[in-house]
Amino acid sequence: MAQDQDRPRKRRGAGRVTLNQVAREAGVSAISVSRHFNQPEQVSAELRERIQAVVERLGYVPNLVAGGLASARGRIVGMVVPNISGPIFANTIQGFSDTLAGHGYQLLLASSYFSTEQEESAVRSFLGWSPAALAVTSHFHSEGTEKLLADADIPLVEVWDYQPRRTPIQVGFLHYDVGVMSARHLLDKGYRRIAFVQNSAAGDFSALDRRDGYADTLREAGLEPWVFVPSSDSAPFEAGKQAMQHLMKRTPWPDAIIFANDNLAAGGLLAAQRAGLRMPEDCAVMGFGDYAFAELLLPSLTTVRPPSREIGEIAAQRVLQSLGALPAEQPVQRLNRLACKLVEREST
Amino acid sequence: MAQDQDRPRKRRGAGRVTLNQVAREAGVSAISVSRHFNQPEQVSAELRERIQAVVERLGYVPNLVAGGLASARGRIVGMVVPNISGPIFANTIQGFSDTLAGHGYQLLLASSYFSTEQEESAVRSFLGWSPAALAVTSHFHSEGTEKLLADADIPLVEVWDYQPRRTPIQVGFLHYDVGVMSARHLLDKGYRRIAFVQNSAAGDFSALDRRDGYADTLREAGLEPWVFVPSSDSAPFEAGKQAMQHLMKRTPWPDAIIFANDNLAAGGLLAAQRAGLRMPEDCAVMGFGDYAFAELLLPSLTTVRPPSREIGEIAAQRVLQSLGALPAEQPVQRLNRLACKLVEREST
DNA sequence: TTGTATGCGTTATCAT
DNA sequence: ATGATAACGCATACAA
Repeated sequence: MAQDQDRPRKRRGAGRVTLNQVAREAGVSAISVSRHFNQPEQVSAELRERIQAVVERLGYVPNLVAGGLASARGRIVGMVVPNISGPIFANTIQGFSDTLAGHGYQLLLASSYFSTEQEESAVRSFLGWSPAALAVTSHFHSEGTEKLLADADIPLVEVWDYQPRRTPIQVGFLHYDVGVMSARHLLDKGYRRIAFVQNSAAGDFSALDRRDGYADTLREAGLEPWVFVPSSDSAPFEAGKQAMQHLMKRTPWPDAIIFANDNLAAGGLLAAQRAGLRMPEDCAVMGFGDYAFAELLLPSLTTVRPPSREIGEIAAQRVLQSLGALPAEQPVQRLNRLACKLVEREST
Repeated sequence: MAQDQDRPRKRRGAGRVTLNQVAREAGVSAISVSRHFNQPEQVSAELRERIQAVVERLGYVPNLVAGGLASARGRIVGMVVPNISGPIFANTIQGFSDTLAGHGYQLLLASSYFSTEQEESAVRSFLGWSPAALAVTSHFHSEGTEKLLADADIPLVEVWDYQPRRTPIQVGFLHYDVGVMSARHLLDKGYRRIAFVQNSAAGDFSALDRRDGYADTLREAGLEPWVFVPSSDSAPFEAGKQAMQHLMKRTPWPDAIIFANDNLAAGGLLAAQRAGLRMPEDCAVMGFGDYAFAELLLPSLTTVRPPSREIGEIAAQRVLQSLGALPAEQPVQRLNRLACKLVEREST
């Protein structure tokens, strides 16, 4: 007890100001200082003022680690995405992070590079931090991940896809529908020999759903699907170029091509121009993603815009509702199917 | 003691498997299980095998929160950037995160939107997690932030800038030099009426350093700097367009323009083309950033490529070295000045 | 509205 | 190489 009156011995603690020191200085009990931060409405104005003064004078920063241990739930949320820097997920991360930060939650972030092992490893580490909730991308996980998540017993969100039959909260859209929408757009414009170019990145299963939507739509129209697969893991622009060169050598060549994403489409567009083709007269081109450059290309690129940022924001809202940090309408809405927008430009 | 033999009471703990349970099942002491994870070389092969079997059977996940509290340092590193989704910082975040993850550290991320208040708020929250280290962007901080960081007594990195006189580890480049490099490039090509277009985003102080480098270089060459400032906080493409329209009305108009970044440059390029100008014959254009679309524009855009990903990687390495998680050459290298690359394309 | 006693799950320290 | 014990700083449960 006598020792406790002194500055903490610097051997373990980093010598930081603690809640107890604040309490002593303010002449109140520790729990009152705790309440001052977590349930301020339960503390009288007078006490709060006294406490706040000491907090500022001492530069006290609450130790969230200790709080997390005591309460078994930290104000921290983990998110695993395939990558951070690509044009696809960045906005989702931003929306997720911003919405969380607005309510005092912090974001723990990791990327999987479309590898389920890396995802599992990230989820495992995250769980060690007792996160309040977890968000992962789509529904392709290893068994280990599924088990970890099932045992964790915290709110779980899957973003960028929409699988009503799965238990986690879903915030995304049906990639299959994007394929349908793209194919319909081209059919409506009168194109008939419509090809689809897959993604060169292995592991992008969502792109295969889009392909299936395209293929079914063509068959329904009495047309034969025509799928080109670039060599595995070639760089996006290159893969697009490769696809375009291959397809335009066929007789007859396609009169329209749907690329798995805008990067591939841009590569294809440039290759065609260098070969002296006029787009869209000689061949129409569509992408997916509405990356920043889509409107800057010549011709500007027709594409489908996913609700990237919105996905992140809504995912965060559902998390916050599950945690009671946000008013929830009855049970938290588990199925959140958002709309993609077809952005028609010059390339079709 | 008798209670402790049972499953933990579910009132507080989330009912997760604990280190003690593993220890009991394996017939060893708790500390041995702890060592199995943190200093495996200090545990005999026999014990490790026994422990590992139990860990897997029970699905034990170490509680990093408890560990963090006990050891006063969590394997977590905070990073604050102006934004996550922009083309600028995304690669730095990715490089930082990947390098850290490779050594068992997790990334806590927040964005400041160029606001020093938001940065301070993020730093404060991060510190509550006893991070092993912290990374912030450039050297423009509030006083509060400076104080928090100074008191924190953990490795601190400033990325995306290079200020030798500051105490934190610096990983970045001299924006002033980029301005010099850009201006020299244009002077060498024979351009003489060279204008500079500032960023429309307030708070981007680094862009002002680039402008200063440009201005000094022009003066040294006996030429007058010519700076255009777009209306504040207009969208990047719009700001570029606005600048181009304004500048090309002047007589004589500039024969070359340096834009504060590639977004502005793209907006300017498109506006000029719509006005029927031929680039670079009528006016050369340069940007900064080497965004993905730079090589896709027609004409493709000459620009300066910052070492974005490298900055993140080296920052992480310096952090890991400071923490002893990576072999360090003598004291950790505090000043890390990286090179930008001028990428010459068709627009100049 | 305020306070007291206790334990969260791990690691540092000291011992063997 | 392995173990016993005592923190780490806070929030829960209960009491006043």
